Amino acid sequence: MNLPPLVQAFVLHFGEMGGRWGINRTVGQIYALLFLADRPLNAEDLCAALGFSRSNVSIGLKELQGWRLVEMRHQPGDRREYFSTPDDVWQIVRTLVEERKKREIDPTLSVLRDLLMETPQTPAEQHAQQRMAAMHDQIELLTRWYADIEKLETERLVQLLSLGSRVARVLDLKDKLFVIPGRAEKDRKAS
Amino acid sequence: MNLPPLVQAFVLHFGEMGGRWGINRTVGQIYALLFLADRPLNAEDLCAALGFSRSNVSIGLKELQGWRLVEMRHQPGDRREYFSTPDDVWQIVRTLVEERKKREIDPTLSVLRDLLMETPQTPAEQHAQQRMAAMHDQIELLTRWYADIEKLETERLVQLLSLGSRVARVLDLKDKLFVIPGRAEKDRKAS
DNA sequence: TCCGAATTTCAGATATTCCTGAAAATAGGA
DNA sequence: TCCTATTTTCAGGAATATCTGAAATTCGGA
Repeated sequence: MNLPPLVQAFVLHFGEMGGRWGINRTVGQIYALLFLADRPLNAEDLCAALGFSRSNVSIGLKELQGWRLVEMRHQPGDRREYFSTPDDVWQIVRTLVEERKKREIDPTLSVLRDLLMETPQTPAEQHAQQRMAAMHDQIELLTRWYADIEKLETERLVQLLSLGSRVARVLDLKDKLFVIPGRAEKDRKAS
Repeated sequence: MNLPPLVQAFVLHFGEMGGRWGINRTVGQIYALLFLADRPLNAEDLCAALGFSRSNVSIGLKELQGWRLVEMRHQPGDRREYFSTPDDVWQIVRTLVEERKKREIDPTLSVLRDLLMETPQTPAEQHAQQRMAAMHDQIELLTRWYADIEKLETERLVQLLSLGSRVARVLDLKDKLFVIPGRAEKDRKAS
């Protein structure tokens, strides 16, 4: 590996973290290098830069394409495939969340739905099903929330994130503006 | 494995998903069983129910304790250790997010901070550092947002999640109530 | 159509993770 | 203190994942 020190440090770190992130060292390093590169790279570039075999790089790139984390292009007059990551880091996060949801959450949601259709035969099963219902409802709420938030333009999203928990004050504001009789007092007690 | 059908299906699913979630089959199944159980279980219970060796269960429980996903208790007049998961699914999610952040994000944030202190020596390094800055700033924004949101009481959090992107209207509302001259018109155009 | 550069596939070598049974360590009660 | 039920550690076997080099395949251009 013969890379500028800054790049090398980042690439090595991503390689090490790969394991924790559910990708392997190769895939982590390839992604890191593409993320930092100021131009699209081809497979040969990656082999040379990272010291992996050609086949390893090929498989790694396939996996990254499976995650939709890299884009493939062709350069005019060059048959080789060139790869790059999106410039927009928010686009990257959106993709990452979608893919992780698809792989790590959706299958469980599907199983939960199936099992909640069953009729429990014993008190133990009944309790188990209640726990599943709690998990199911929570995942639904969280994924609905994300599906909704995800539609916002990036600029607006950043605004909202910057507000943090201060958005919660809106709830107070709303309560004060549109007072529901009999509810206001309860809320006041609670806070 | 001799469990009620509903419980068994859930446990097996968690075992299979374990790999994707960064835990292994054993750990996934142990967690699933504890989550569904209507009483704390001891290691022997888990061995019998899941068919794993005693040592495997011991290691699995240690790992789950490392994730702070299971609680250990003692029952009066019984020397054995009993394990359970919190009843509150929101507490579980909070723990999960904290731990994943600690393992999967914080180390990268730390590396990014270090590398952003360096002075780039070439145009390529300068570009790489800009990419790192973008990633750093985004992670900071997201983690700050979560650290802030995390403080909300669960009830309030659920309220906020239920609102979804409708909270964004607050930004409009705020703009309308507290008009910043020269800004209002720009916003109106944008929407 | 054919050529050859580029990519993919695949068998097998290497490394890592997972799991068990046996032995060692720990800790509550006599 | 000692006894023993319980937990933990650990060496090594089994299973899985990673990586390579060589062979097969693909595909754009002559």
